[in-house]
Amino acid sequence: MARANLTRAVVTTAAAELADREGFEAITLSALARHFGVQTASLYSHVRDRSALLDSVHELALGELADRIAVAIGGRARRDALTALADAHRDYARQCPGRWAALQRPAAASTVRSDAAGRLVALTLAMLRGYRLPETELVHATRLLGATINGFLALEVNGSFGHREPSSDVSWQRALSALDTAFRSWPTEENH
Amino acid sequence: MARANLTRAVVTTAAAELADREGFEAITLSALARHFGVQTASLYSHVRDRSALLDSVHELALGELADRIAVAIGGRARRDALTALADAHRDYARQCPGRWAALQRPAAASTVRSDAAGRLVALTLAMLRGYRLPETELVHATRLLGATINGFLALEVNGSFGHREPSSDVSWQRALSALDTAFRSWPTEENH
DNA sequence: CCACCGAACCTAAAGCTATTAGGTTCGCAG
DNA sequence: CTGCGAACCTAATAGCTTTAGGTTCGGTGG
Repeated sequence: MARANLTRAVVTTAAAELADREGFEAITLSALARHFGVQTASLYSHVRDRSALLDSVHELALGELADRIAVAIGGRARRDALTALADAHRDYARQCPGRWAALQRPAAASTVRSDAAGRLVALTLAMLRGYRLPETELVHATRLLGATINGFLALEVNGSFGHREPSSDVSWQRALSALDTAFRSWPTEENH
Repeated sequence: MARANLTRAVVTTAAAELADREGFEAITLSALARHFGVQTASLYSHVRDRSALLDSVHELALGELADRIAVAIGGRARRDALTALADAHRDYARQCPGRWAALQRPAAASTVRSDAAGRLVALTLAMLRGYRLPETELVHATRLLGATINGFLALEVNGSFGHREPSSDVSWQRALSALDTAFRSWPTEENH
């Protein structure tokens, strides 16, 4: 049997594909070993343990998402940029549900310091700066944005909207409108 | 050894306590069996399988949350009621993190039809009706509300806010303000 | 009073999974 | 062409879920 010549990156990618195909919980060293035609224990040469592998998928997804967002918000501002950023998140969650699920677990310390995380934060801040919020409010706006987008997608992905009428697309539009309004009329520190 | 005289309810409660203490993933038939001084296989008399047990915890949590919300929003309206409902969610997530985590997984079909789920929906709608939205918009408002609350708490619980300054309490206030504004000035179907 | 019946519990076993320890082989640099 | 490191292997431990089938307890009807 020819050697598979695995690397950490190859294993991570395969794990991501497996997750997209069969769900995040399906990421298993056994399944990956089967996929590569290799013994399970061999994977430990490339990956510290299962948890570290999941962290790798997390970071991979973070980078891919940042790439998509960078493309999406280019040349846009305000509501257009907000919509582009949010839709990039939503498209990613739909097209790569397993990778997206990896983003829901707490980020590893190394991931927080990663290039991918930095880019995502920078892009989000760039979008928000179009709304000219007070500098001290940017962090609150970022948190609201992340909460709304991730919260909506989490409910949508796990079927809480139940494929029921009206379509969740309309709800999504309403959510984006609400965010746009919130950012446009953000309260100053005096008036609460 | 005296019999434990288990029931489905007793096992579910123990599972919930275990989850609050050691995390949702720690809900294990083995651990529960140890806790009751019983063989693992014996639990299968009371619970179809692990997945059904997690569904039971989900429904338990749903009922407890509905109880808290009912008390919290009594006699309040508009922003007061919104704040009470949201804070009830947040307090629950903090005091019972394991039970709250159980709510993040997709609801079982039987749970969707449960009394607890019905009460929670009714309470949420009652709160929203204070804002006098068009009837057809209630579902969108409900989705936005759920997305924002759950999304915020998910980020808060898994440490995405990093215990960093400024405190997430302020961000929470901003989020509630944004929701209140959104509900007060909800777009009609004409103006988008 | 007692036989019995169902619920509560048990033992045994199979089949996953992660993880560690230590040994083998391949390919390339010196 | 030697040797070294990376890639891979075998073997073993340990924990989890689930199924199959057997045992015992406590209350209920005869």
